Amino acid sequence: MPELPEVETVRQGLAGWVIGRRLDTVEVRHPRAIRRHLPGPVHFAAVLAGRQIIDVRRRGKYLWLPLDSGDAVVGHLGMSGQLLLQPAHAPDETHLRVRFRFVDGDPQLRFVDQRTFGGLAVSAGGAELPAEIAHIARDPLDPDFSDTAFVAAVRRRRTEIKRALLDQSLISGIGNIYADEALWRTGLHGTRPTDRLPAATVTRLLAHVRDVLRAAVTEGGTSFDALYVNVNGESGYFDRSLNVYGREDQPCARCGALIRRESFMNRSSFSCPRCQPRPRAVRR
DNA sequence: CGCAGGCCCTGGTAGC
DNA sequence: TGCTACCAGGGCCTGC
Repeated sequence: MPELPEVETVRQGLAGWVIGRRLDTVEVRHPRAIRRHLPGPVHFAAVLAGRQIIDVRRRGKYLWLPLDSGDAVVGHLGMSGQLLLQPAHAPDETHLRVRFRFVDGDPQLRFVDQRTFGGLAVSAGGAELPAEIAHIARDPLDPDFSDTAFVAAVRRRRTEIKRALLDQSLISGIGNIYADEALWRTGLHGTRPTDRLPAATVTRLLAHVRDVLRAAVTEGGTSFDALYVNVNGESGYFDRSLNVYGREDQPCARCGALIRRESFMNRSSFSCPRCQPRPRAVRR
């Protein structure tokens, strides 16, 4: 599942292949893939034809391609989205949703998405920062991310710490996998109330979030072919470096207790029962 | 306004 | 074998 490290890997992979190139025709193969582009597929293709891509940028799990027109193509990979660079003669993928051709020929850029949770849109005037993602917080790898503001904001919330980590308006880029990994590293159960966490604990958690994201970016960057910008969450480093996610009933790397799986927010959470004790019920 | 929960979507797999 | 049920889960939307 693409979270910040996977999206950053895609960003880096795309940068070397699309920056400076001029779009020719754009083909929308499935309207749901551009459902956030309210003017529709015909407008989407028309406003992009002939434009030059000048950068590839990212905030959290969002990517955008600033154009010479001042607009930008903004995209989210959802759960199964991929941006692939392919020669024109490569057969269409089963779930090909959008195709970008370039005036200089190969490779073309393809948006492929099995489950169509992801999507693309053109953001008018969005080259610097698309208005569509202005509500998304800076991510912890952003040099302008404010640690002190984050720690204060978390402690003002009245919710559970895992919910806060997944709230993209508070901190972006973290999904279910890296939330579980960072909580394990910190020794916190995901249901710990945010307003009862000491500032020093939130600070430690943030440091672990950064560490696990950075490590994953490093490993992700080496496991992908330059021409095939893969965001398949099952591949690459995932299996090797995760300590809790997907490891139900396997021993904790730190203490040997068997990793447990709990249902949380209608999805699975993995944690160590010894390193990450559940909070005692407290009267609030 | 802050927070919780439902919904969208489809391929793979477990179970009968 | 073939069918059904369930699971993966980020972000948007609604309701309290």
